Amino acid sequence: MNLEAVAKRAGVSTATVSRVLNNVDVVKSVTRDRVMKAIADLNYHPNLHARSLAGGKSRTLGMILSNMENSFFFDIYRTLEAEANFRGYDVLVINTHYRPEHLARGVRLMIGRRVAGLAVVVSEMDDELIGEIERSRIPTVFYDVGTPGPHISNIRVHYRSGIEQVVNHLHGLGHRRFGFVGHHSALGPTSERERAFVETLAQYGPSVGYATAADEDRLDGGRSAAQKLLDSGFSPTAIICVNDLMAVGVLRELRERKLRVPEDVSVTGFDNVKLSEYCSPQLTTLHIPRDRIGSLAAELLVPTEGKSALAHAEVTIEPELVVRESTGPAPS
Amino acid sequence: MNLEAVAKRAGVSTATVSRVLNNVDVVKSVTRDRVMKAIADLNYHPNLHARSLAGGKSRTLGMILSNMENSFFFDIYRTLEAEANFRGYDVLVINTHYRPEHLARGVRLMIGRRVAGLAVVVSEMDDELIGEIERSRIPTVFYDVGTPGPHISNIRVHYRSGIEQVVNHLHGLGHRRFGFVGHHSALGPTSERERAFVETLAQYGPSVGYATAADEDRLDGGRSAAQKLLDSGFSPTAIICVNDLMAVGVLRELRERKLRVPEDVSVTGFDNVKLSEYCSPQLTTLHIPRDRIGSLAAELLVPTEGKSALAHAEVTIEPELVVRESTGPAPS
DNA sequence: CCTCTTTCTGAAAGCGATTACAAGGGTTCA
DNA sequence: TGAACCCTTGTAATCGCTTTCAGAAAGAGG
Repeated sequence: MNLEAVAKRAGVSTATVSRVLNNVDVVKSVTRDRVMKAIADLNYHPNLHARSLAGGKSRTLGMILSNMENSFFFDIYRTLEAEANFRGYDVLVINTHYRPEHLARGVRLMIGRRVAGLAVVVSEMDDELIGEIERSRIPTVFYDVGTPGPHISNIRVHYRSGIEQVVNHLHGLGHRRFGFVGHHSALGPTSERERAFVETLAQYGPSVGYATAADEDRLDGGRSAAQKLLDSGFSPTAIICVNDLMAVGVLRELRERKLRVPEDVSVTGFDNVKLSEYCSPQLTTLHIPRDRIGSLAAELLVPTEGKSALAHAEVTIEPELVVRESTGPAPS
Repeated sequence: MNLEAVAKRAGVSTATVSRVLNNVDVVKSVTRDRVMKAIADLNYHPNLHARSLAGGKSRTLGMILSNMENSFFFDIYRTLEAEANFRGYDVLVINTHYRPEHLARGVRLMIGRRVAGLAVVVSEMDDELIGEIERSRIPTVFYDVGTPGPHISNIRVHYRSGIEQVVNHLHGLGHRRFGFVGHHSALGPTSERERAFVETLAQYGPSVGYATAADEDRLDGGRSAAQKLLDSGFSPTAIICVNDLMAVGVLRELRERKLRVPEDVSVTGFDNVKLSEYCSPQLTTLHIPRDRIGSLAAELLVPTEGKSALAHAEVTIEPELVVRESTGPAPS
């Protein structure tokens, strides 16, 4: 079932059918109708591979993210997709599940598909792969990783500032023993968050102590990280989590242990995902404007009228502390 | 950057490069090395469009789902993808956000990409579109919608049974005034769930009453549906939700109104998503084996050694009641 | 009725791979 | 030494579409 079959049935050439399909408006309307009828009759669907091969362009954006289960990523994807659709593009998502081999596969898939632009929102990323993307010349937006380059834009979050806000908030409430719950991710932002955490605490001198634990970026992971933390003997009065999803996992573990939040232990999240308002108690967290990130990415990737896809830009986003129910004065 | 460039640099023909890329093992190893080097030097990535055009096959599965934000869908996707990868396929996801136009676009995209198989897990679906898929000859698995056909398989959930279990459970606890929270979805399973709900209640005679409310399939939607329900004057002692996500939204609204769950109001979910264990109180819900659905779909779609993709099969899944904390005796 | 534009349509050359078929170069063996 | 093979590599057709360029059809004007 191809163009030729349609052409034959409509009694025209393949060129004309192609023009009809692409809304090139030079086709006489009677011819167009005939072609449309043939298309419908044959239940014809153009082969998109052939199309983008012949056309050379793809009107498809790629997006690679770590974990669609965490609505932080989903929210970015959602707005990116909406913006892309609005501009006549569609988007291809790939989930790495934080696995480097999936990331590499994903990148190659995207390059192989010759996407018109690529958004990479992952926490694991080695330099070799960044180089590969860079050499592919595909306009790319990295979130939180990667170095700026000719076709590359960067959107970063000022984590340190976020962590400082949350630590200051808690320290002000009298907390001195902190726990940090992160997820596995050898390098990059997570450890940056952890580093920021450790260094910020250091400013308060020896009177404050801390412990850390890591697990997978899931509800279960948050829970089991909390278990490790609490079973370690060190008993924190405040637990700072790398994101809201894991924080909700932590909340559950505390509930099971009959530890009250925030009376016995304070808990904080990061991202300000919807769930953080729906859990009980509602999470104190840091707001990251995911819709802004998504639409920014779309803007950078899709050539707006006239100008081609924006070369490189760098944007840094400042997290905002949102205080809710999960933090309170340290127990005396 | 194409095969020819690589071929030239390696001093061989495009055929040989292609053979190297496809692991056809007739290539002499010294030649292979030369080619590999050229590939690396040039940062060459094969054009997948050209490849699948020439090859005729695609080793890509498509999946269309309503709402990736609801982890019910995500969980199915996750296992489908894992199984597909295992078999050497990758999967393309499309999110319809419950919008018929997105569904239609998605279906056409999948057909246009000539996916090797298609899994459709959505609650909105008109017959015309089903026909379109059917005529495309692409092996397809529908979840909960669609009629069996030559290339079509169906996986269904026995909703009525699920609803009956939950209603019986609640009725046994003394509840007589029920609320039902669903999401918008003109036809299909949702309304089937609602119908099942209404008809099941009818069996108990006039002593039981009910009201329904619908909103979007999100935490917010659950909350605002609960608002409508509670503001309507009818005050249910039990609220049955179409799924866990919305149920968590309902829990929040009840909490805001200082209604205790389950002392004042009982709440149930559907799906037994991870979140249902992590919210407070933990949800009584119906378990749907999403991993089984995902791997079943993969099995049906990917031609296993020898046999081609399974023609048509029909599987019905029985939900299982999981009683947790959110249901209890009706207030007296 | 004929010529000149203006529209519309068709023929054919790619796009970048795969793959059937053919051919070249070594070995082996009589 | 030459025939018969095997192993490797190359040639060229093909996949289904887009697009340029040129030619046919249709109006316009005299």
